[in-house]
Amino acid sequence: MPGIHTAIHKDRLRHWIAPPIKPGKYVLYWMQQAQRVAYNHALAHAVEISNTLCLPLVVGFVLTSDFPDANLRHYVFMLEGIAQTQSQLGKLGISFVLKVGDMVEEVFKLSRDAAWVVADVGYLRIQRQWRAQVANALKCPYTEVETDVTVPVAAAAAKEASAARTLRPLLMNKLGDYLDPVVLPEYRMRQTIPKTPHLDSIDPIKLADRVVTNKNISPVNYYHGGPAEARQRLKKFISQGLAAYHVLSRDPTKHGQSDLSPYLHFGQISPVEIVREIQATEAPPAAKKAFIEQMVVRRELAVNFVYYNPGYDMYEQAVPHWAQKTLAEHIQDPRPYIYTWDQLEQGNTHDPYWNAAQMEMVKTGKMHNYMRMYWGKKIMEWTRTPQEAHEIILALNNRYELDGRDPNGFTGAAWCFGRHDRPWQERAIFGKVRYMNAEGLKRKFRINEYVQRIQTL
DNA sequence: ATCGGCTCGCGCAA
DNA sequence: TGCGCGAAGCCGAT
Repeated sequence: MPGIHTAIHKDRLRHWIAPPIKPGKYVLYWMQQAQRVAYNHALAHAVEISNTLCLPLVVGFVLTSDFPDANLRHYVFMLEGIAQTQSQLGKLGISFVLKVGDMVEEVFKLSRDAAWVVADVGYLRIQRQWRAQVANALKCPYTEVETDVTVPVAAAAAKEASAARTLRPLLMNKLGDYLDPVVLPEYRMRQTIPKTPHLDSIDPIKLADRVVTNKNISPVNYYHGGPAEARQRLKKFISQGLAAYHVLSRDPTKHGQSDLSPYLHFGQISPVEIVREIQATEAPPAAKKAFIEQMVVRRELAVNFVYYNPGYDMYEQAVPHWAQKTLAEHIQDPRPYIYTWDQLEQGNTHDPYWNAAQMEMVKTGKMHNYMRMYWGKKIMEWTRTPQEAHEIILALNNRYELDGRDPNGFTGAAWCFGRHDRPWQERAIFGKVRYMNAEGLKRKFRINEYVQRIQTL
């Protein structure tokens, strides 16, 4: 960008509206996806612009009451993080403004006297619509900064990847180019702010209770939101879990995962920071490789999917053609078990492993990754049509998982129906789509220990 | 316990 | 145009 010296990789920047710079009173960073201070390329770029223009920086965050499928559980987790981020920004002398209302309208109001607006990047439909509407309404320069992936999605691949194997080499070859540390520049305008708007510190529970429409799903005790919690979990994972990650992470009876996905979902920790921390350890190469496979390859395959497939949440577009065909051919197959939404939601099926997985999600806000595959495959087997199963999987996932409504969730649901996978031996109901059964759980794990652990929650 | 086959489409080499 | 190869699993043969 002419005139703005930046340390941010150009592939992370998208300039919607170029200068000439409009006269204005401040630079606005519209914080939406990357709800953190540390390793936030968008915030760092906003500080660079603010320093260059000699204008103060304002960070604006808009709380909408009706984010699709979000409920009290998600809002409380998110606001626990926002409270920390607000306090961290305050210590840096950066103004933070929280607004409640319609996203586009409030961002537009916040940007009225802005000389420049910076935003982070989100990949879901609603996030892209918000940004497009804001960009159309603005009269000042508008720059988006891609900070919640390691490799920017368009730089990784120019089209939808058919499977992990096509994206993996692209990501791994480029990963090193995008792992520079993100150093927040010294904010030069802090003393020139006439008076820092003194916002009361946020009480996540009270604020969520006041704002949120959908209160029927209660917050969880097992995960609390915030960049500080995220960093603690990362440190603990590195010291206790990483060395055996490649051995234990797939076993639902073990505690072998990093449990960082809720924090990544709300942008409370940066994937770049995580990868740097992991690479800096002395853990066995196989452990690091297995973690990078999840953290970078699988996660950014999901970003690639929702970015390039506009129907990522719709059966007809999310599920590959060969799979739709084979599933349709088996639509009349007898189904030994058919469950209703209520039976599934309550974890009330004949299958104790499935019920345990459902209860893990309901109670803790996070189901073990391996069980997510099994859980989805079984819903497909136990409902009348794959379309209905796909809807139920997404609805339950989005309602109960703290990392619901994430690219990973939409991709995981589509994977159950063959996306990013290949055909297998044809069988009833599933056709050529990959099958999973309880025998596999028993063969691989002491799965009863998982059931017992969930029962004690 | 371990191994190959299952089955289709992608992507590279000719 | 042809062909090698994947891939977060299952199943049957050894």
